Amino acid sequence: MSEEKKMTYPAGLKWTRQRKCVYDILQKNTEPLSAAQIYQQILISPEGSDAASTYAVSTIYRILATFEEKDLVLKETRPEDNNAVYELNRGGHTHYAVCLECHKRIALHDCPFAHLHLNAGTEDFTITGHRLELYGYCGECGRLRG
Amino acid sequence: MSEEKKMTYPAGLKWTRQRKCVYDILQKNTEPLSAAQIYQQILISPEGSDAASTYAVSTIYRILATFEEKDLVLKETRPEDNNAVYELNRGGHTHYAVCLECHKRIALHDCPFAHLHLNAGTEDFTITGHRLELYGYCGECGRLRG
DNA sequence: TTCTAGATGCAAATGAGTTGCAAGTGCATT
DNA sequence: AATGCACTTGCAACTCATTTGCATCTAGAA
Repeated sequence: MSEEKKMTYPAGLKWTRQRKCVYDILQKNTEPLSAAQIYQQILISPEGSDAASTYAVSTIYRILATFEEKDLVLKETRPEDNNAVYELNRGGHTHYAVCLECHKRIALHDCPFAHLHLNAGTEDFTITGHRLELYGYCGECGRLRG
Repeated sequence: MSEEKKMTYPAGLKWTRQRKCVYDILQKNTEPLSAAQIYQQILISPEGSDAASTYAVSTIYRILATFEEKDLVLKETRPEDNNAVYELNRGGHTHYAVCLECHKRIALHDCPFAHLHLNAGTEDFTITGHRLELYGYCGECGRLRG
């Protein structure tokens, strides 16, 4: 098995077993994960079930905070449930259409702002990023509602 | 003084002193407020300093939950600080430009989607609302950063 | 005025996230 | 390969927003 995946991580960060583990899990998952979900995945992963492998939840939080500070991961809070979720910063951004009924999240693969010029009102403001979510009903739930 | 402001509230809701108080505070404030902020404002308000007026924090939360359910208020969670804030549902929506440095929120008075046609990717999806926030640096903070 | 479903106050519980500290461990250096 | 130490981790106790159970109260219909 190819344990050798080269990954560029910032200098000054020790690449510990725990950090690698969290990083791998974030890499495997395309959906953003909560700290608790990451913790769960660690426990069932081959790495996690290693004999001497106990992981503290607080460690997960600290690792995620560190990663966020180094811009390795993006932290976001969802309006509908107020716990934070994390995903690998893969450059580029994705927006989601969120179903109000089943909470399914549909990724939008093109950003509506790609061709739109934005200016933030009257005051001067330098835009560096944005967050967009569409709310509504997905096909299935929409049909159920008639 | 004109205590007589007609307000349309949903049937089946008792218009209690506490609910009126929360409603008034939300009405006075243009910015979204956290439950704690609302609680503070109650304590210093003329209504709140009434002799027999003690308010429980849990009541605030319950009132806000009820209001949200009746679509009287909108609840939202800000990515930068992890407590929920509430604002009166005044119809129409506002977007914000959020400064990453000082966390100031600048309201955008026109919605970029007013003239934009949105379709949520390949799957069928009925859009009923959206949330947009721009991130960047306000004039002052931008200047400090050079 | 009376009655009652629904609302409130209180205090205790929950649950995500944080922190202090002692023990452990990458990794640069020898 | 062995050493040293600054950075990490595990643990347990803590914080703080929000929720809940229950006894009491009250708005609004009758």
